[in-house]
Amino acid sequence: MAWPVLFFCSSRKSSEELDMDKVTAAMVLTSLSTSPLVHSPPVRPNEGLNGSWKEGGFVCSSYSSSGYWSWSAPSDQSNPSTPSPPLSADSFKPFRVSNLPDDGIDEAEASNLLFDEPIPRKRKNSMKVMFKCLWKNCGKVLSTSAGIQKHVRTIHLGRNGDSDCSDGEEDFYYTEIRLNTDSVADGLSSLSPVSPSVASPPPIFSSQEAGRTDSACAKTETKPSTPLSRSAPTTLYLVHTDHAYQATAPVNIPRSANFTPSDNSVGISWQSPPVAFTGTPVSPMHSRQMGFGDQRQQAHTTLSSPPRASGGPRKPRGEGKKCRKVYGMENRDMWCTACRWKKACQRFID
DNA sequence: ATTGCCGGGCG
DNA sequence: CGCCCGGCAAT
Repeated sequence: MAWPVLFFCSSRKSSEELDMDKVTAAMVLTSLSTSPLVHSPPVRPNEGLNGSWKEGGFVCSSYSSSGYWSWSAPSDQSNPSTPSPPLSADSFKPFRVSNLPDDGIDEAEASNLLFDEPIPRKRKNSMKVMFKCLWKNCGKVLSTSAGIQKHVRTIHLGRNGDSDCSDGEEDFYYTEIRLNTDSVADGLSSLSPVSPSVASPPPIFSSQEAGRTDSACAKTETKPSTPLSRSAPTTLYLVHTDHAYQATAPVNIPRSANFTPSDNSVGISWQSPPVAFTGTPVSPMHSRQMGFGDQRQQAHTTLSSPPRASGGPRKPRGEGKKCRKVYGMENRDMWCTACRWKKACQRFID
């Protein structure tokens, strides 16, 4: 049960980068999760931890031992995940697909081909109306309301894909966006999935009504929307907000105000403390902030049976920068003596 | 693989 | 003691 929480929180990190590659990302995402059952995480948890920020456009590549960081742009724009071709969808029977004129249909619609939506011919005018899925971390954009409805229904609400009928619930989870000309990216970036109003559930009752009048099928059963599906996004949003809150603050920012790229970890700081979730009574950072004496005691109280018969609990491994890190091997003579002697650093004490 | 540093050795 | 390093543990 903790999983959804973790999963969503961690995946949130990608929301920024998504801006850039959103279209492709969304595509991949959707194609990955075509199976209604598996809502596989779009982003692996922890990815941000070791991650180089490929998607973002820059890779923080190397920290030379001489002490500076170099940044390099990823030469390959290729998406990490292979743009999986037109879906391996087996659960959907491609009926009615045939009569689609395939020409100017852009990528975002490729997946749409799978669904039977008769895509209204795109007008080459300046205005283009797209429909964007508001589901957290999805951001899929389709060109038809029906398409987006279907998307929401199948992917997010877990409804069965082949029923054309919508009970209207999908409407809450997508919105309509207008684009000037063909700059899809523009429209997307202006509408970031993590809207400033984070705390609020998906913006309901927005402009979508225009789009969904059609529904060839009368809403037979005005299903009292399943409590689950109805509540799902809301909870997610809440959770996410919560988490962001508690995470932003206490993360390990070394007392030294030194800027270091690693400490900064670009706003993804929340994922660092596994502590908050493991239920470990003492977080590492707390222990680091105590004097050593206290620390020892703490460790004692924490572990009822310290497995160490010999010696003390090895010091929690100071996490600040140490002479070695700072000056580098080649400047060894600038290290503090302790460091030179491979003892606990005295200059950068934790 | 790298890094922090304990334990211990040598002069 | 000052100095150094083997080797372990954490990362």
